[in-house]
Amino acid sequence: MSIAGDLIRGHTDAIILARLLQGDSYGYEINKVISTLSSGRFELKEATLYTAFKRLEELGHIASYWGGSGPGARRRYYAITPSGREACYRLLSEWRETKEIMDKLLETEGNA
Amino acid sequence: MSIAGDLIRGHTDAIILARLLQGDSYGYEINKVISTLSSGRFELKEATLYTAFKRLEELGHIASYWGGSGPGARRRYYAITPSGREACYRLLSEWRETKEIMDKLLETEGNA
DNA sequence: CATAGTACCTCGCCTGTCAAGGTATTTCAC
DNA sequence: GTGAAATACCTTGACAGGCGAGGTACTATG
Repeated sequence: MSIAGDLIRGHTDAIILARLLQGDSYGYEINKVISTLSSGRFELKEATLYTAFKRLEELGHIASYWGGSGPGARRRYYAITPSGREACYRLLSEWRETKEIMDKLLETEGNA
Repeated sequence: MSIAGDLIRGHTDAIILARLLQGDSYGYEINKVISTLSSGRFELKEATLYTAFKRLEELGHIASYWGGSGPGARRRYYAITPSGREACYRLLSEWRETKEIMDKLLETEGNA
C-alpha cells in the first residue's frame, strides 16, 4: 500500500467506529469499504482489523453477534455501543486537532 | 499531553525534517519549537526525538556537527541533506494524502 | 470434486514511543 | 564559592499496535 502502517497507527479504532456509526457490519465488509473509500490506497490488514475488534469489544465500545451467512462463511457482526459512540466522537475531534497541529508543524516558509 | 503518542507515530520524521528545512537546529530547541507551535498540546519526548535523530542520520537525511554552546551545555546541531529534503517533500505529500483519505473514512452520514 | 471467493482467527516479529535514569555545562542567587 | 536551576545530550528496557504468515471452514460454480 502507498500509505505506510505507522501512519494509520492509532487511527484504526477511529476508522472502525466511524464505519459502525453508519450501521452494523462485519470484518470482511468493513475491510472492503475502507479499501473502496480510499481508492485502494489504504488497507487495514486482517490481523490488524481483528485485533482492533477484540480490543474495542473488551473496552465495551462495540458488541458482536453471529449473523446470517451470505454467500460465504458465517459472519460476526459488530454494533457500536453508547460508549463506542462517545469514543468515536472523541476520536473524531482528536483527529481534527491532530490535523490542525500537524499542519502548523509541517508548515515551511518557502512553502512546499 | 492531549494528543496521544500513537497519533503522531510515523509523523515525527516529517516534523523534524520540516523544522530543519527552516535552518539548522538542535534537539532541545526543536522540542521547544514544537511545543510552542502546538500551544503545548503536542510534545515529542526526548527519547523519541533523539531516537529519530539517530535514525534520520543513519538514513543520510540529516547531518550533525557540534556547535557553539550558548547559555547551557554544548549543542549538537543538525542540518538537512539533499536526500532529507526529498524525503521531507515526500512525507509532506504523504501527509496530505493521509488527511484526505482519513477524512473520507471518518465521514459519517448524519455528520458528527 | 476441485477451485475460488467469502469469512474468521491466532502467533510471533518488528518498530516507534516513552518512562526512567544518567551525564555535563553554565548561570545566578545567596 | 557553593548549591540550585536551566540548558543540553544520551541510553536502556518495557510496551503496544500493525502485520506477515499461516490456519480453519463454508458456499457456489463449473
